[in-house]
Amino acid sequence: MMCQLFPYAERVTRWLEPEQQRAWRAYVRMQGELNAHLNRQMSVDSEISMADFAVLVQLTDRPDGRVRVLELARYLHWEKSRISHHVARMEKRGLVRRENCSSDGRGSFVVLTDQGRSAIEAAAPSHAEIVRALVFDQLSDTEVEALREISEKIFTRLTTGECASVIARGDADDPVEVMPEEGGCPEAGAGRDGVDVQVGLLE
Amino acid sequence: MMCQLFPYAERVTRWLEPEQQRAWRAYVRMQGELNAHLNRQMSVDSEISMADFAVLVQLTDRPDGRVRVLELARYLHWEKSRISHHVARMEKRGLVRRENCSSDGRGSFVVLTDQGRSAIEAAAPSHAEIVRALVFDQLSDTEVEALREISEKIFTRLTTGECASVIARGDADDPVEVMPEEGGCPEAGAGRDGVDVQVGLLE
DNA sequence: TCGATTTGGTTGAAGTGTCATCCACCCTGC
DNA sequence: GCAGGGTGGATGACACTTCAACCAAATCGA
Repeated sequence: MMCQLFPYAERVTRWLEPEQQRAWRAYVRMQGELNAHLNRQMSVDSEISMADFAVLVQLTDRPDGRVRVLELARYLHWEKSRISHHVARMEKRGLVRRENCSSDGRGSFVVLTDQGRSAIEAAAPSHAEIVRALVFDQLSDTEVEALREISEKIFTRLTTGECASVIARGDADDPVEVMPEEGGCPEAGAGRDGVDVQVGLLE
Repeated sequence: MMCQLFPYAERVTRWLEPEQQRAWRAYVRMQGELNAHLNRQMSVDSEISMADFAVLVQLTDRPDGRVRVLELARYLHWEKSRISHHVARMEKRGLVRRENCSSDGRGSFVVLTDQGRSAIEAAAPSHAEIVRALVFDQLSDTEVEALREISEKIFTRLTTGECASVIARGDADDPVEVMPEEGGCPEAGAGRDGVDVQVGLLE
């Protein structure tokens, strides 16, 4: 049942074991549904999307509420064109604004606006509630730990070696520092004025 | 830190515990990167996308290579308009074709074409290899089991009770049968002529 | 039998992500 | 000082997703 011949000549494909197959199906389904759910919830009871949220989180996490565009891309593991388009849309809605970088004529900053700040402040609490209700209320402590370890293992595999994608590398050459370990962002989780948006809650 | 009153006035948000926060960040990151990676891989070394793949898997899984449109939507947990648009694009590329349903004048079938069959046959092996390499080669047996259980718990939460979304319910009223348990599709995994595309490999 | 409702499915518009391309600026070597 | 390459970022085209509206066939109720 496990080995079979394949298209042409005698290529043998390594299919998944039944156990793996079941786990994979379960994971894929859950992940798709969870994403859809979080997106819907966010756009229903706030004025921003998950993507907006992710960007805003990064911004509120900086003391000065401003980031260089590509730095943002690297943190979020987004393509630079994605950031560019997305920031443009957010700018149109007044959530952020762009500013030129004086030290580097090519560069530009994405800057949090007041409106952006209130948008994320409004969105964060219910998002956190939902994540907790949908995910963590279902899991034991051991499972939470397992989830983290499994995720980290896979993520590591994805971002090291020949496998690391262009995006992961963010156009740069050095393997991006991927998990700003404890203290990576001082006061992690606590933004400016007591706003706690739980950095990285999403994407 | 844990107890709190509700809305406005002195609303205190139940943020995540540090451990949960870490797990969540890790999961979100992994999942985003993994999706991106699988999509890229699929579109690079085959002529179809992950979405196409998901549709084709369902089709190859039926003895006659045909499904009613909404049934497809329910299996994939997609919105009906998504299916409709997507099938239209796939039809344009010759991967499937539509046929009218004689027993129900409103209905229509999506039917696998030869070209569709060869497309998925060509795509499946390397997809399976990638999934195995990126995910399962990183995990112990216990972790695989944990992944499945965690996923199932969350998925169950997502698709039961008040939480079940319109999509999950697929416009119908009865809670869709969600995991065609063993034997749900006889000869599960083995398509027509010995084509084994590992049903449900994605989405 | 006929109107109201539900169901299966399509359509169009608007938001989003990806790819390829492009431009302006920086940096290096000569 | 300047030619060439690398980097930061924007842009346009295209594929994909969602939402809302729509339509026609089926079903239900009186």
